Amino acid sequence: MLLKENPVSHHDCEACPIRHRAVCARCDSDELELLEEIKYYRSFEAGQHIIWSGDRMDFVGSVVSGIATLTQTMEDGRTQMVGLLLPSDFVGRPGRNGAAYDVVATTDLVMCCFRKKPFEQMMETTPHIAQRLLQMTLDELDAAREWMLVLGRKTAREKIASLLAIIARRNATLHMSNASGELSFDLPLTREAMADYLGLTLETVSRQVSALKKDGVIVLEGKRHVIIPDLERLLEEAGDDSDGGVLG
Amino acid sequence: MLLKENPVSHHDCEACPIRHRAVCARCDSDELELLEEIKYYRSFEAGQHIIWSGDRMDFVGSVVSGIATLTQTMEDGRTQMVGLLLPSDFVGRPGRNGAAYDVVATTDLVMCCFRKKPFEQMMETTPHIAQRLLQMTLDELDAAREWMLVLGRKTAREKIASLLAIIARRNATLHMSNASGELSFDLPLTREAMADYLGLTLETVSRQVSALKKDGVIVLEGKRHVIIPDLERLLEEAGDDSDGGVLG
DNA sequence: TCGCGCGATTGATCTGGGTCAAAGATATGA
DNA sequence: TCATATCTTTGACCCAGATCAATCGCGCGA
Repeated sequence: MLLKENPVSHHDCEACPIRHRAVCARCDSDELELLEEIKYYRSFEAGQHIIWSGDRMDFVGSVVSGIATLTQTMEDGRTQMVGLLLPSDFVGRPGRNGAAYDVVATTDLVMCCFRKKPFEQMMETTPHIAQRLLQMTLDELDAAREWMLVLGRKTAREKIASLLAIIARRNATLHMSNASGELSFDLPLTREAMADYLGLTLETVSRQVSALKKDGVIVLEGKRHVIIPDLERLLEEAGDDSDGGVLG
Repeated sequence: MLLKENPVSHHDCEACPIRHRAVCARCDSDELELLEEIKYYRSFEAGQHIIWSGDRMDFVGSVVSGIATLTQTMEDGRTQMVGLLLPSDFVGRPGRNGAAYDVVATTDLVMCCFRKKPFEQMMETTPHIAQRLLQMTLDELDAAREWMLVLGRKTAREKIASLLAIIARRNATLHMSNASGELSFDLPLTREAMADYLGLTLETVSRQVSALKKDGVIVLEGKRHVIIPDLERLLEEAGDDSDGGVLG
């Protein structure tokens, strides 16, 4: 509704900031040319609904910049966030017409959209796209399962610490900074959004954030800027294995 | 350890009970022949660990018969089930060497395993496999996200009803029975396993099952056989949209 | 047939986080 | 500058589900 065409509509894929992380990561220049023909950019303002659950979807796409949330809502209003979309994350599901979740921009956001039909055809003919999408989907499945542990078994304090750790880590990889020592980032979520992510109330989120601050696990500059003096400490609070070692 | 070679080791793929639902669903007969060369069957007894989290994986595969659970465990012993594997479900992750979760057989179980390396090579050359796997992974991601809503926002009673509804539904599609009217099935999980799935204690599970029984939402024959006199009623108790309508 | 063991049930009590309510910060715009 | 709105914090109290503790009941092997 309030969408506006983006000034960089004909941005060159080769120069795209998410070129090597998005669904197109494995494509060669020929394949990129085909993609350019079916792509277009859309911009959204903070707070705007990008997709309504149940809506017919005529596009899929990638987040280029900004942050969005994927949420599910029950009839009585209880809502649960089921995904956090950062730059390079994929939106939409090939092979399905209806959207299953609400997608809401939490910051100003730019999406690189592909018309759904031709994108699905390309998936059949261009293995690089399906392969990359499979990889990304498997990663998301892992993230979702990690989140199930958080939701099902962690205490409120551990939940908050887990969320901060995840955001810190994703920010770190996004900005290529060193993942140890002091980290800091702007919290892209309100207390309410954090509560929806964690299966808590916003009051409990506020209390536990204050507690972590009081205990020196985090430092706040204003309400939104978070400094992590010691990542190890935060991970301990999150109840995560201290050695974040993963095989393979 | 206790594994034994299955008598039907050289079972014909064409006659396989999960032929049209598993990762090989889209393969044609030529492709099946290639798969036959890298496949082998393994049997497990109820209670046996199939995979330990952190183990090196040298195979991937499909559940042919029986039921297994995918669980995550914290150092202090808290565990959360993150997946329920029914016949035709895929096990393992191509492109990763270490297992991320424990996989445990809850009933006697038969798996159709593929040696990992050649399977990965086939994925590169045989789009039908990667395409089917993508489809299945997207379905699992949806299931995981639905589960996040259950874990994060539903009450104990709703959680139990949700679990029963999911098992009833999966059983119904598996056995091609009509999905309405009276349903019944054998609960493949102990109260403790149900608790691990739902983020509850086994006592709470027991109490809520008793409550649903007292209220006539379910009927129990023995401890494990469940009869659902009215699926609509159960779905209401689960807090699900009464019309299970999904677009596309 | 008995006794053992595991899973399930049931009861009593406790508590983490929810609920309700009231202020306190910031930002925005007239 | 003040009024309004949104987000956040903090306090008091409550309750759903956890915890601790018996007990039950059924299947199985000796």
